Amino acid sequence: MQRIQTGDQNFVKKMNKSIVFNAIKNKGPMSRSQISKNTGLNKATVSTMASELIDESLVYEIESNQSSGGRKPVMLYFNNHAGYSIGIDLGVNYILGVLTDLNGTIMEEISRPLASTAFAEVKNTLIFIIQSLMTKAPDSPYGVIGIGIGAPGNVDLNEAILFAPNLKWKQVDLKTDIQNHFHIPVKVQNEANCGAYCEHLYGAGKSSSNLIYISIGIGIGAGIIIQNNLYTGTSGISGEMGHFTINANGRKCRCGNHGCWELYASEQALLNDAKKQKVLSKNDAINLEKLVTEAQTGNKEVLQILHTLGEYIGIGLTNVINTFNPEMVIIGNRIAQFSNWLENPINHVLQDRLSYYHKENTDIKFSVLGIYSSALGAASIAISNFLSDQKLETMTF
Amino acid sequence: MQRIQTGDQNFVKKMNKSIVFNAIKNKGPMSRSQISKNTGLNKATVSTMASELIDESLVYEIESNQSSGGRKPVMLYFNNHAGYSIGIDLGVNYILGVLTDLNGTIMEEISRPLASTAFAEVKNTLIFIIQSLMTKAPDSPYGVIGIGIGAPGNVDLNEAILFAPNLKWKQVDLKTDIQNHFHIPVKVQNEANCGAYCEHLYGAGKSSSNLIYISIGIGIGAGIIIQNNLYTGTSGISGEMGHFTINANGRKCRCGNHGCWELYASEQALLNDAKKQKVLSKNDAINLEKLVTEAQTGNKEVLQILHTLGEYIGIGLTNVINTFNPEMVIIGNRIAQFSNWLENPINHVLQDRLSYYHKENTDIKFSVLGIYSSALGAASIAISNFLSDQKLETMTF
DNA sequence: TAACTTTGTTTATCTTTTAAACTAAGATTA
DNA sequence: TAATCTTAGTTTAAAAGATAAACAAAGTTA
Repeated sequence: MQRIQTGDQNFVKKMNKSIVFNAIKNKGPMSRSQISKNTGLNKATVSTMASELIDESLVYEIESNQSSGGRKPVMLYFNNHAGYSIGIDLGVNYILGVLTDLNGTIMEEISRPLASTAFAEVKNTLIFIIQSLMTKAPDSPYGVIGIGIGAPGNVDLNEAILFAPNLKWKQVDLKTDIQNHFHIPVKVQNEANCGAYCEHLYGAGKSSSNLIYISIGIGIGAGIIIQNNLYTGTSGISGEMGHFTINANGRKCRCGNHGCWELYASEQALLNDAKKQKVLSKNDAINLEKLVTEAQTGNKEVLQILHTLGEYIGIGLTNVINTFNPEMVIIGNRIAQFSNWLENPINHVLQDRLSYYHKENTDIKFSVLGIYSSALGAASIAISNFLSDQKLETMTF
Repeated sequence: MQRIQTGDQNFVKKMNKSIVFNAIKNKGPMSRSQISKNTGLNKATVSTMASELIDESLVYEIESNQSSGGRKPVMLYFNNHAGYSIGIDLGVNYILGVLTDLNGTIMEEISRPLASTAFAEVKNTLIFIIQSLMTKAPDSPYGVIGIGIGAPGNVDLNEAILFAPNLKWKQVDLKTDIQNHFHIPVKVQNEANCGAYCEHLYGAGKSSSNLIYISIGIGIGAGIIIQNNLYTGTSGISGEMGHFTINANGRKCRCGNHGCWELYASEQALLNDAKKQKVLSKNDAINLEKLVTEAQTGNKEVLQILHTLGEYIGIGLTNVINTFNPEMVIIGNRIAQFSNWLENPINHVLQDRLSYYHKENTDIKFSVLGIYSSALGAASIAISNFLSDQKLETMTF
């Protein structure tokens, strides 16, 4: 049976300590006096919390040399080197791992191609990457505080991978495996959720409390941030926006549905179109990099299929916006490298199809974190989990 | 500047008081001792809170006559007659008003047809209905604690009606008008949001913390309950699922978009189809009531168009489910009276088009509150607002 | 140098929770 | 019927923590 949180002195203290900590972390450096004025907490309370946080190595102090007409304040800094986090982007043909400090600054990165998606091979590569990153982590009070993994598939509430079509995995409990190997907390999340979390914390969506991150790769997935929290659905599998029906009588998708958005607006759709339209000379293999260079040199056929792709992306975005009325929609993953050519057709479609109020109030952005979205998001989920364990943050997913 | 909530003794007390109150309200009647065991609060704390709540007339006690081997417990009851709430369903050609107790039990109802949707006429009828209900409210400690209004249109964060197409209203601040007239708190919400809130509190979705209520009337709107809270979007206009594109190249909707769901799956779509197919003899006016009786007598053409309607509803529901992974989807408003004939085609489409995990985990239900959803939901929003003012509940919309 | 400012700590007070003791009241049993 | 056991609810004393006010520290300004 789950006990609810009741109000007692201990709870009050945890609450105020987390207020002080978050003030320092998010708006710091700040003096005790400033924190008191800013949060409404008494100076004495702030002092108590600050010295505890200093004892715990989560905060350190440096005397300021700027006086404003009285005693100089002592500035409190978040100790972003109190520990380190590891984030993994589990791609389909690669694994990217990053080591970050507690502010999400990338310290090291390792990438390895994946020859096969067989679980054993993936797991070995994964362990190798994590191991390498761990040895590169500098000495610190808390060491490596956790591992976050962004997976290309459905992740359930226990963080088992339910179904990852492109890896051909079903019911894989990667979390437990990795946790048993390294004996530190492991968080597994869907790749789009990682991206959303990342953009919300460090990227284009920093200022936004309701945002939708649309990850367009082989397929389309979405991460949903509602009131500053990641929403993952009742069983953890929300955000399957790639399987929006945008053509009720369209062709069948492997998911069972017909006319899914991702059949028209994904990387896969782009590659199929390119193949069908024979936009490249015969002996060129078609891949994204090639299409980028062709677009840059002004290949008309390529520009045409990008235009169509943008229109279809726009059609799906109207659905997203009408549904969520988000502050912001961020388009990420590999398709983001075509932003120059997609922006116009997307905006045209939105101008055409959205109601006045939505047009006025919704920002459409492309990811600014590029290929790091997923790995960095995974690392930051591990950080949130750590801070949540320290009762300094609340993580609700 | 908005002060954040810090932890102090007063906050702790409010918190524990609300825990005791909600235990009594939602799981009551309960004795002090049971509450203590259930919540983890000390018996002494429960006693303190209980006597305050009794002083405030929100709770009363009745001695039990059942002993379980010792002193008989005194049962604490929520005083659902401590005050009354008024809920309004602002239809397009009618206004329905209800007077409820604090448990959402309907005590009185008044309905009036609307000859025109001109603001002055609507306002007068509204005031008449509210006035009549107020005089019918029994004497009570808090009197009529507020008025909730469910409106058929977009409501912004200040609860002004931005746009109500079927009323032909734009930028109407009904809230302030009514509040100035009656001098008690007025809450205005979109009709689908009211329905969602109502189903969540009293109806089919009582047990569910993530649910989507789909209101199918002339158009289609949706109310979104996420983690037991109503989510209304950044500007208050989320849930416009009626304008989902389900046919990218479909015909134009008045919203600007093409192939919107509500063009295929609403009451309007049903009526249009019926007209086009000439399912009724020439001199019969086509309306919903007539179609219900025809369906009951087994009119094949009517059954056919209902089948098609159901399939289109199902297509939109796959979008909703893929997006939100809700525990439950509730279909409400006037279309719910066709549930007998819609259930099968909807389920067929979902079986066909949803992935295994969604099929297993999503409940599809029809509203059990029928024509009262919106008015009752509005009343309950007013109640939540009252309890929130008393610091006994938190309302986050 | 004196007066004023700003920062941060110490102290005494206040509120509230809680465990433990106690009162109340009924059931069971010898 | 009296003694014992159970359960419910209140009282009391102790402990925790926030806060205002007093105080100490360390600077600026005139």
